[in-house]
Amino acid sequence: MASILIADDHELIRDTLGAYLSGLQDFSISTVDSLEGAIIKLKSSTIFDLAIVDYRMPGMNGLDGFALAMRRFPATKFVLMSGMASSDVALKAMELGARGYFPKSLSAETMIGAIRLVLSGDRYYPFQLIEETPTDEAGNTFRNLSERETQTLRHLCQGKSNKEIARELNVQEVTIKLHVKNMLAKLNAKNRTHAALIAREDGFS
Amino acid sequence: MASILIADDHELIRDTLGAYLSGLQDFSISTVDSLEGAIIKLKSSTIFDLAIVDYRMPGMNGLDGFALAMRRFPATKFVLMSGMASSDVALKAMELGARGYFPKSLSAETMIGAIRLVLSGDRYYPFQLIEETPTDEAGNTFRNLSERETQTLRHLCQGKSNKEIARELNVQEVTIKLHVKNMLAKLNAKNRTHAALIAREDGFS
DNA sequence: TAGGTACCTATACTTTAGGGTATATCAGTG
DNA sequence: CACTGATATACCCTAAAGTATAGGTACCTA
Repeated sequence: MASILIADDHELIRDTLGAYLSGLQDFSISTVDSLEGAIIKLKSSTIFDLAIVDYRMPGMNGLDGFALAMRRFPATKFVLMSGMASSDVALKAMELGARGYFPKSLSAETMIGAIRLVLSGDRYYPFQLIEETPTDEAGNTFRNLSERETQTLRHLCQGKSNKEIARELNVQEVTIKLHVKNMLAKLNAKNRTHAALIAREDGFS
Repeated sequence: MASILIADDHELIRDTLGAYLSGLQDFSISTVDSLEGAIIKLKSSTIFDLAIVDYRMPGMNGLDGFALAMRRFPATKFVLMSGMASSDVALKAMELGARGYFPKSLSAETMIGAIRLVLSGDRYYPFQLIEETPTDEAGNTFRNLSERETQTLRHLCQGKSNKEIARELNVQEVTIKLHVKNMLAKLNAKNRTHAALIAREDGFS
């Protein structure tokens, strides 16, 4: 019999998720509506195996409250739950020691599997977030680049010389030099190495 | 009732895993000892929900056989199982469309969770492989570097020129050129940009 | 139709990068 | 002591990178 604490300020979610979990599996469920409430519950006599904590909730203050609670109750496995699947917050939470990240887009069945996984000692991280295309933010930095400049940068990121790039794009080397120069200006890079580093950093191709 | 096919050339694993799964959950289990055997089974009347396929097995030929089987039987969810948890093969398999990767180091309980996850439509990828520290291999590549070469590389990874690096290390530019040249050879890099990319790739600070 | 933008090429030039060879000091080691 | 490896410098040279300026095509839009 695993005891689970659900902390979410939306009553609907608290109730439905709680009812679903306690009905289907051998789970003992408690629910609270804030981080403070969670801490009070966790301090009580019951030792919770798992705490499912919503990201946007009174007292959380970003991930600070979450990290605090984790440090304070190391015997309980903490999972962060969130409405939007943002890999940024998710990864940070995992680095802080969360045992899992549940986007609310998970199906109920999948969540059961994920909960079992976490209770067994493993960690759960949605695979979609691993291969997430960073086109969103990358686009902001790189969308100023023209088509040719983008291609040039792509080759640059393989450590190729201007001559090699020129051959592959079927233009003269001088043309590539021009593209490189303009690209450096747009990326605020000091030189080609710097540009390649910036590109990699921001998840360019 | 989910039907699962286990393909592994080790009889022990086949039998114990099969018995464990069929005993604990509402699973119908079939086992085979090769990829050929798996394909014959999959062609039969039964539609398998899940196929757990060992990486090292007759007919696999790396991931080729696995990819082939997946393309041929799109209705079945394929999971790759392997003795060693190599993130390289694992990621490639996932990119090819595998629904999960099971290192044999998984606990039985965890595997149940993972199987449920996959059957529910999600994908399973061990979290350890995500944050795998590349320090092991990185050390192998970079420990050949001398102290000065290491420092040079560190500055290189900030896109600095030889002249700048020389100033910061209080030596002549020619000396830095020497370090860069030797370093390129040790890292098998074509040029400084390539070296910086390699260093970043392998987690060199 | 004029102006803007991306693209390609050319010439000319300066700076940076990279390779080769040689020399010298210093520390640790068989 | 002689050998080795790391460090440092020098000189020489070629190749690659980067800057500047200019001229041309094409396409799109106000």
